[in-house]
Amino acid sequence: MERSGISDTQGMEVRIERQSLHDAILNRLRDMIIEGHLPPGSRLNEGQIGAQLGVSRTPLREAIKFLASEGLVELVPTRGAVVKKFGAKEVLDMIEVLRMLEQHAGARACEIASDEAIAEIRALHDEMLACYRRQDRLAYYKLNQAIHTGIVALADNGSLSEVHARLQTRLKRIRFVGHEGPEKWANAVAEHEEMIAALEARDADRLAAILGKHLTQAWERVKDGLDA
Amino acid sequence: MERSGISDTQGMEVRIERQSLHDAILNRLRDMIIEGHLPPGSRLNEGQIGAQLGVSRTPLREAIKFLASEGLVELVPTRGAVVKKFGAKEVLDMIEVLRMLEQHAGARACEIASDEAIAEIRALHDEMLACYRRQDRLAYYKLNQAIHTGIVALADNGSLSEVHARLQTRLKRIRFVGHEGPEKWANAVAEHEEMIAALEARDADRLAAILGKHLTQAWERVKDGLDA
DNA sequence: GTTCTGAACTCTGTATACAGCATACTTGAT
DNA sequence: ATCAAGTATGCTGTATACAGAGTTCAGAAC
Repeated sequence: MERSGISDTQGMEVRIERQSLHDAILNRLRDMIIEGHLPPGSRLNEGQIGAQLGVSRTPLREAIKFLASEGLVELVPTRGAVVKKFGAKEVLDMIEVLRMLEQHAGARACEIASDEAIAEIRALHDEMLACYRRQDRLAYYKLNQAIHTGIVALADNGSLSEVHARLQTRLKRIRFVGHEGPEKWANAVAEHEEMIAALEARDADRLAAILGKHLTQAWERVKDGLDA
Repeated sequence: MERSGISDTQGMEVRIERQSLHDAILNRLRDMIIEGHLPPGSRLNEGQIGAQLGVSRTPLREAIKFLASEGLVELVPTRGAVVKKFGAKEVLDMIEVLRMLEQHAGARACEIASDEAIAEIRALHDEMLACYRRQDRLAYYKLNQAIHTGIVALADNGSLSEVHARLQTRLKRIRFVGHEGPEKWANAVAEHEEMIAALEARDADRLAAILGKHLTQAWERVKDGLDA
């Protein structure tokens, strides 16, 4: 893009700390995509991004390949990577799979989760409610994700959690845009309340129903603003 | 600069054709892992493999990162990549997810698949039967995979197909080892027969049942020979 | 004015070079 | 003989160099 990448304050210097550089770059890139800095369909300019992150093209390209396998970017033969663009059908498909996974996980969670583990989810939920009251959308959003991830984790199935996380990551960018109005937001909060209640009651059917409904609503919130 | 013609001690002549080198390396690596050339837990020596494939370390490393995101190898901080080792629980978890996906896909397929598409699956099945008769395990194995992939594809959900393929790939190596005896093999063939019948009858419940049973059997066939 | 062509520039794809860490090996002392 | 310490070696992680494909823009021809 023609945006002057390093324009901001002089200290735009990004210090990559001594965790794996690979992971650091990966997180940076994911953020850039999710937050819309790299809009869907745009090419990833290795030289520019590398300079911006203060690393050479080599580890950057490796991270990009990783993202490609994750499905966040697409590899185009002599043109490098472009940020993957999801059409309506694709998003709907992903949500359908997500529904399947969450419902299954929820049912399993009702069977095997410990009371303590459920209490932790409840704690996250309460925290999220606090964010809702003070209208802190970002924190709310993150806790929301954490709760869904947490419920899936209750099923104690690594593969299930992994697949769920992968799909959730792809949808993050979509959802990030979805700033629902006050009434819809309130609705989502109410759904969450019922979700936790069903979980605490270990009522698998009710939990599955509300999880399914919740995802349908999520779809309703984002489906406009997608092409095709 | 070296020519990419490689004569190797094992006679594994490798000639990379003019598709994307990236994809070519990827396929080679997957094969090496699935076929057990690179046993679980072993490190991937970039220098050696690169020489064997006739490519430098750069594109090879990129392919490895891709595989890491696919979950076939694991990245260990200063030790490179090691072939991922799946324990019994992990395999069981994957099979559980696979069951969920296939059953869902099967049900959906019964609703929306065209007669022609189902006929194509039937054709694959017949072909597989021929392989069974002449005891061609490898061809049987490949058609087997293709049939399951095909049934999932009938659901017309890209995300579902993708996730399924990913899990299937991971299990390939496990299943590759599983050389079941004649009676079990006959059993598996019978299950497939019933599977196709249920699909043609568009009997979602029966199809789900048999798909579930089939995967349970698959687990029975491979569960010994796994640690932990 | 339009279009074709070619040259310069940009960016990707691949190879090579280099530094740092980890492990194995050797050598010397107890 | 055992153990410790230093050294050598191998491999990974990162940067840089180079070649080729693609794109853009300008200039010439019509």
